Formats: sequence, C-alpha cells, structure tokens
Amino acid sequence: MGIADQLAVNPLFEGLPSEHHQTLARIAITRSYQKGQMIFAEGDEGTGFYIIQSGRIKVFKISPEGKEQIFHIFGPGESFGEVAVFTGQGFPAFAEADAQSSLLFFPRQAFVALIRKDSSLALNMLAVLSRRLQKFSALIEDLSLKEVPARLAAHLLYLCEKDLDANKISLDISKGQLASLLGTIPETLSRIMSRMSRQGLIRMKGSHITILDRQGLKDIATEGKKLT
Amino acid sequence: MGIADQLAVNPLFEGLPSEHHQTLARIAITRSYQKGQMIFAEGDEGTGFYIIQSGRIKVFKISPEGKEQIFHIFGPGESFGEVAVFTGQGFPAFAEADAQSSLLFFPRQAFVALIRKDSSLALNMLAVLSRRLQKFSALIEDLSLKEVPARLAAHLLYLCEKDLDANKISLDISKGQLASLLGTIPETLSRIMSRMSRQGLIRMKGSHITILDRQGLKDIATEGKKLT
DNA sequence: CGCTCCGTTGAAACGGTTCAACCCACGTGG
DNA sequence: CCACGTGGGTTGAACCGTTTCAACGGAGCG
Repeated sequence: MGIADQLAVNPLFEGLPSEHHQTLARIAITRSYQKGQMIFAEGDEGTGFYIIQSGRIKVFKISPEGKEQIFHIFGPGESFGEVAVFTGQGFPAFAEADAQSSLLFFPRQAFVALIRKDSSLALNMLAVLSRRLQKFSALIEDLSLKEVPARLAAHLLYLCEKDLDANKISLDISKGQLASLLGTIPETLSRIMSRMSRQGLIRMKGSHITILDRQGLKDIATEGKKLT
Repeated sequence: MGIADQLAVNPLFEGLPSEHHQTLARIAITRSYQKGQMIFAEGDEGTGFYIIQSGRIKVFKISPEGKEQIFHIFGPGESFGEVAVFTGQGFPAFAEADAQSSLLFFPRQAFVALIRKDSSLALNMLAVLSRRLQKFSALIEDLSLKEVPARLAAHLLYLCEKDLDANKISLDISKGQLASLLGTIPETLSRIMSRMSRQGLIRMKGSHITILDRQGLKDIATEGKKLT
C-alpha cells in the first residue's frame, strides 16, 4: 500500500480529494526508530509533526527528580507533535519509541502551506486537536478528582471497549508503564490490582486480565463504590 | 468601539482582512450573564463558542461527590467552548459567570462556514487551540508530578509576570477558588501560604500578596528546594 | 446585634509513596 | 546443564503530604 493510500484513511486527511493525498505523500519523510530511541525532547524546536505507520510511541514528561508521567501512548494511524507546529514554540513534552517504529514526518513549512490552501484539511486538523483537548480534560479530571482505583477501573473498561472487547484484555504495555499512565507507581498499581482480584472484579494472569464484574468496575470508576 | 473593532484585536481574528471582522460581527450574538449564572453544562450540545467582552468566566468539572476542579478562569478577550464546535460532541466541562459578564456568542454553523472560506482564520484557531493544549499539558504535569507548594509558587510567579509585575499581586479570585485552580482545598492552601510567609518568601495582606524572594519561589516551583 | 461567608488553625485519619526485601522468569556464560 | 545475574512484579512496614472534621476569628451586612 502506497503512502497516499495510508493517508487517505487517516482521520487527519480523510475526505480530502485524492490529489491532496498525493501532495502530502510527497512532502512526507519516512523515519525509523529503534525501541528506546528518542524522537524529540521537551523544548526542541517544532519543525514538524509525525504520523505513526507502525510501532508505538510514548509521549511523556519528566519531573526534576526523574519521575515520569506518560501523557499518551500512540499507535499506528495516530499523529503527535502537531501542537508545536502551530504554536511556533518548542515541543511541550518528550517522545520516545516504545518499540521499533516507522513514522512519517511532515515538515512544518510545507504542511502549513498546504493547510493554507485547503480549509478542509484545516478543519480536520481542528477536529483532531479538539478531540485531544477533550482527552486531556478527562485526564486532568481523573488526576485531580479521582483516586487511583477509579482511574484504573476506568482504564480497564476503556481498554476492553476499544479492543475486541469480550471482557478479555491483554496489556500490551508493562505494568510499570501502566502505572505511569495512571499517574502512580508500580507498587501502588500492584496492590490495587490484587485488591480487585481478591474482590472478584477481575482475574489476572501475567499481562492478561479478564473482567469478571463489569458493573462493579463501573461503580468504582465513578467512585460510587469504594474498593475495600 | 464597535464589535468589529474588538474582534480585530483578538488573537483569533487578528491579521484577517477587515471585511471578515464585519462578517464576524454580524454573526455574533451578544449575551449577558449574572454572577453565578451557568453558561453551559458538561454534556450540553456544542452549538457555538464564546468570546468574553467583559467579566470573568470559570470553566470547571465536578466530581460525583461535588468536589470541583477549575480548569481555567478566562478574562476579557479570551475565548472558550471552541472544542465542542469541532468535535461535534457535547461540551466537556461546565462554564459559569464568575462576575457579571458580557459575551459574544458565535453559532457553530455560521462560524464553520466562515472558517471553510478563510484558511487564515483556521490557522489562527489552530494556534489558539494548540496553546490551550500546551496549557493543559502544563496543568497535567503539575497535578501529577508536583506537590501543592510547587504549584502555588509557580502560579504566583505566573501571576506576577502577566500582571503589571513589580512583585505585587492582588488576587482577583477568592482563595477557595485559587485552591480549586491548584487542585487542592482552602485549608491546605492556607497552611502553605502561611508557611511561605513565615519563611519570608511572600507577604500576605488579605488578597494582596507581595513576592519577597523571587528566587526562593523559583526553587520551590521546580522542586529544587523544599518548603519546611 | 447577630447572621453568614471566608479564611485560618489544630488534631486525627487516609491514600499514596518510599524503601527494602523477595520471588520468579529469562537469558547468558561457564 | 546448571549457576548466576537481571529486570519486572509483588509484598510489607514506615513515612509523608494532603484531606477531613471540627472549632474559631474576623469582615461585611441586614
């Protein structure tokens, strides 16, 4: 499948005339990264943004003491780094390949020129950024208003919806990473998960989790019930 | 000053040809709100967005137990509610007048039509949303990575920069609201502020705060130093 | 005056982190 | 083939920052 065809099914570019996909494919640059390799650092100049062809990218911040908060883990078809393109300031966070990854890089200048010409592209971009903003709102809400069990419950339900559901989840990230994504540490996560198992809400076998009591998890996610 | 003139100096619309300002002024609807009056609720359909002419608007979420987290307090010239316009989903949070306020309302349909015609407007909008996204990143970072003293120190320094600086700040919101903005409660805020005074970092008289030791605050904001 | 609202202060309770020990699966090299 | 080291995950105990609950003080106002 050519690059233009990939772009045609991306939320950012869907609905655009196909000659645009050609143009976009022309300005895109393919880049490969090893697991653990950094893509950009906080403060780096935002010279463009990325779309993921394959692999997985971790976007995160680091506190002075070295603690890391994962903002998001992006997979194939998703884009990141757009913000810096439009603010003209540096990247607001770090990005690192979480697995061997292949990315498409869109240089800022060329992309802005394109957007200037086609307002549908601009509207798509606005939609993507708006949705990201909503995600961030939810994350802020969770971090400040909810405690860890609620965040974990919500996340498990989310995973099982977006995945092929059926109450079976296979964690594709390490539990340490999941902890950071939830804004906590591995020890706490481990304790809470074992409490959830003990109460018959979930079953845990390695990185495979089965949801046994969906309603129970929902109650905890909304903090209507407490996890004893 | 006419509405079109106000729009011309707004970040969203600056740099646009002045006939656009006329058009925008025509589709805008003026609305007034009393202090405490709700502008929209979380989940309400996003039929348009707002720009503040005068007054102050509080955007926040509420947890099931009634705790509120303020996301942002907007003042004259700022806009809010744009996200729902582009996602097509409901508003992600509540908005309420924090003082007698006059707003300009831009209906969704008309505005999108305008954006479709003029890509500079789209680019301005992208810049505004991107900057908001950066703000959110910072808030997430603060909430998850830093403790309350650091958040407070950072906020004080921020206020004193954006205001007429000179180390003097007059809190234009109540301390209870400031607490919610920082993701904490009035009691905790009070204790931390009195500790800061005791250490000679700030002086406090009612809602007037003087920064005495800027460097000291910076050290605490970056968590390089602790507040004893 | 007495009411309410906001801010402050204290003591106790709680959720989460830290530190340390430990287990286990896995890969490596002797 | 087994000893060894390594890294992820788990568990326990002490610790710490924040919240909770309760009481109190002062400012503003009918």
